[in-house]
Amino acid sequence: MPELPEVETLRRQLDDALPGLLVTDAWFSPDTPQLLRRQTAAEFLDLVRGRTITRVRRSAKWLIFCLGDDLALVTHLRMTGRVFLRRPTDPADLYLRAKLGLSNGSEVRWCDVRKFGTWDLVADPREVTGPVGPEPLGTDFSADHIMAATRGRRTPIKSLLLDQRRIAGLGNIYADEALWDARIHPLRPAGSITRPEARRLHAAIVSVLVDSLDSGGSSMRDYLDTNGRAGRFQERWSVYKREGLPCSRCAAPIVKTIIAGRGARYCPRCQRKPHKPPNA
DNA sequence: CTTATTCCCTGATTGC
DNA sequence: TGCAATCAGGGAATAA
Repeated sequence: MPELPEVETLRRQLDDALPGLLVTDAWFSPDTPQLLRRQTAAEFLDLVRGRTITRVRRSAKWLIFCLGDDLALVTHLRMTGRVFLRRPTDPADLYLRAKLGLSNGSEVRWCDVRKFGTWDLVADPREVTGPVGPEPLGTDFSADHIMAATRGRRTPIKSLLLDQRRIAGLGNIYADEALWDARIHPLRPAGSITRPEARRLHAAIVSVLVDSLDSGGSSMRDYLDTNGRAGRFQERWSVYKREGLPCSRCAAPIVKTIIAGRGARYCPRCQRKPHKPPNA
């Protein structure tokens, strides 16, 4: 699933290639009417044709194509979305759902097996993203922020890490990996996280995201970069998709449980269970 | 405001 | 071996 490192890898590649180019064409597959949510295909084309891509930004897992200061294409890959930079003569890509033609003859291809991805053309990206928490690799993310964001909350820390309003960009893979690194059980009530634990969690989140970015992200089944290349961080997962395999710290078998409808993997020895008060 | 659940979608995996 | 049921999890919508 594309999470922060994967979307940021795409953003960097797109921001290297696209600024200064004009949008010359747009095409949408009729089998994915839910992709473009705020316009018809014809309205979209009228609004973007001839506009210049000024930069490509990211907020949480949203990938944002800026078309000047007053218009932005805000996209989300959800689970199986892919963005490729191709030439029209390149071989076809599977599950192509939309295309943008560009003034240098290249094209942006949007592919998505499961059709969960979205495009929204708006003046201000926040109309689409809503409130988004601090970027974990930005300057306003800290152990203090984790303490403030968790106080008084009884939801499991794993669920809080997935809440984009609290911290931006984490998904199931990196939330599990960061909690393992910090030796915190995913079911721990968020409000019970201590300051030393918040420091460990802060360091773990930054570390796992930086390491994944350095590896070009994680490719399990669907993620590829704009050139169609896979990332390599899946080779370094400590818990994700490793249930039954030995923990690299203590050799205990990694276990999987369900938290808030999502799989959660952890080491039952390194990440101790929430404290249960004695009855009565 | 909070937290939990269901839904969307389809290929891969699991179970019988 | 086949075929149906289950799984995967982004965020939106809904419920309480």
